[in-house]
Amino acid sequence: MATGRTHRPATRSRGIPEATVARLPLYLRALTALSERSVPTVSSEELAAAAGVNSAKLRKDFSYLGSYGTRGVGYDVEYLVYQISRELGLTQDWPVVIVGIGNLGAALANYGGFASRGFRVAALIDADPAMAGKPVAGIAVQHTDELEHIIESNGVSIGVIATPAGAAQQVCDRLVAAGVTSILNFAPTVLTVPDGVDVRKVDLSIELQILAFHEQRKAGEEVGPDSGGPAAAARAAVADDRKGPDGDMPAVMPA
Amino acid sequence: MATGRTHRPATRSRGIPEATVARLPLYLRALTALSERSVPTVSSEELAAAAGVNSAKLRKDFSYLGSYGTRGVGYDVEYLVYQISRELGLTQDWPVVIVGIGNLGAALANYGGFASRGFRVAALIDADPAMAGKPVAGIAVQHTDELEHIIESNGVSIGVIATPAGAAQQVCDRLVAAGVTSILNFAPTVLTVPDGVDVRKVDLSIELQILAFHEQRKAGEEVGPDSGGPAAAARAAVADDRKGPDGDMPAVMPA
DNA sequence: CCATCTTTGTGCACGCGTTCACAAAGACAT
DNA sequence: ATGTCTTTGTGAACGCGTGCACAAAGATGG
Repeated sequence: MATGRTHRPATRSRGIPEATVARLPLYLRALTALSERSVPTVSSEELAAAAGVNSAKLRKDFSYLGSYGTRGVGYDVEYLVYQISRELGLTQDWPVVIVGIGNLGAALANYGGFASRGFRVAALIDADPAMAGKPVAGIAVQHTDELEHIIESNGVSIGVIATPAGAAQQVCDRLVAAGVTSILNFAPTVLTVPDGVDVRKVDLSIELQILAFHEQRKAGEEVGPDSGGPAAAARAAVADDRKGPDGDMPAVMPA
Repeated sequence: MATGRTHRPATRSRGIPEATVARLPLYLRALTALSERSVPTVSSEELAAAAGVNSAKLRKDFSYLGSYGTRGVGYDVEYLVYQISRELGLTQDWPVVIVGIGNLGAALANYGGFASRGFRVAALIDADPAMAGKPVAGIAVQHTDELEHIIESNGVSIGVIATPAGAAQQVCDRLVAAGVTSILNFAPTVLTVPDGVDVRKVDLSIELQILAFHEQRKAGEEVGPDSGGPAAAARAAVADDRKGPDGDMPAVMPA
């Protein structure tokens, strides 16, 4: 998982637990794969294995959506694909804007998995005037000045921020002011948003640090628990003495 | 957050809860920013605000690490930076390999936030022979054939998978066999790994779907609860009829 | 040295999420 | 039609994580 959700401190929207919502896309992916192999039905056991979860958990998750299974048989793959898609809101089209067309922004723009899930890249936006007009993934990059116009005329409600950390909050404010109510943030900053706006954060740096923690633990403390001492502390402190808190860039952009 | 953790079903390593570990990098980032502004001490209240969490939660998190604060004053910024860095294992150097140098792999390779956190890109690996030798982010891409050699000679224990979904499990197996024990997976697949290996998954597609769910809910069911009906189901099913389950690419690569 | 004031560290209660285990439901064979 | 067998759907127990609220600790001023 990238990183945790912001806001919405466990708002169980209409009885469907957050934890369940987070797993639905996982089930959907597994079901789509089965659908392509023309598998008509799956048991909770099989599907759970494919999705990498516990079968009891899966059944309980589905029970929040309704009773879509047949006892003694399992679940109808196609029907379940539809039900989950509908529940997630993927049967409608979601125009999305990507702000900050650096290395990461470009990678996102090129991602083919958007369309198949109901997402459509409505526009690419960058603050660099030199980028304006340049085609990325077949779409001409537009300047930040046009942000509000683009959002409003396309009815965009989901925005992706892939700018440097310094620009993220400002971009966020403009997105929200223009009508965006869901934001996927790749910049290493805590975004402040008004109530009613959802923010999800993806941060590679954090993921790696969590892995490092477990890795260190697995290494079995070969080096003493206080290895390095103050010297290491100084090194750690100095290492960051170059630019912003985190290189000032999203966890995936060039320095 | 990107997506959830795999394996390690809440293994509270040495008494530090997983949830706390996941927040430590957040605190570290906020503290680093304060350190650069030469702020000597912070209260739990201030730091919590900067990190976007509850102050009680922050204090409890820190209490797992020990008593590093001074009542009536707060926490010493430099000292806390060091303690958290040490706890996360960031005072040592972590060589990392990135496998799959597509759009995303290149973006990751260019990310400057690695070095400042103790991570070092030891090698870039790609299966395409045409890529071999090409410099990306100043590092020459190496062919997959050399994977085992690279891992072993550099003592790499953390691997990043940014390959298409179809290749991910195979790459994963090879990484693990060569000695990698922590994997950050960007490919849209459930990886199977032996016990003792940690996998974390980052998946943009899933993040967007979760946002879409909340967005739909916020939209207030303007369209009827059964909008679209079977037609939409058919559309959803057909839309995916192009390639792999998810375009067969990591949530951030070009199609 | 004492009083006051700030801020930490934590005991406790509550709620969400996970898991077990089983009864109910239905398919399928005879 | 009846019995058997498979698999779902869920009640209940448990454990983790969160947040409140407060006592203890220490700084600071007189």
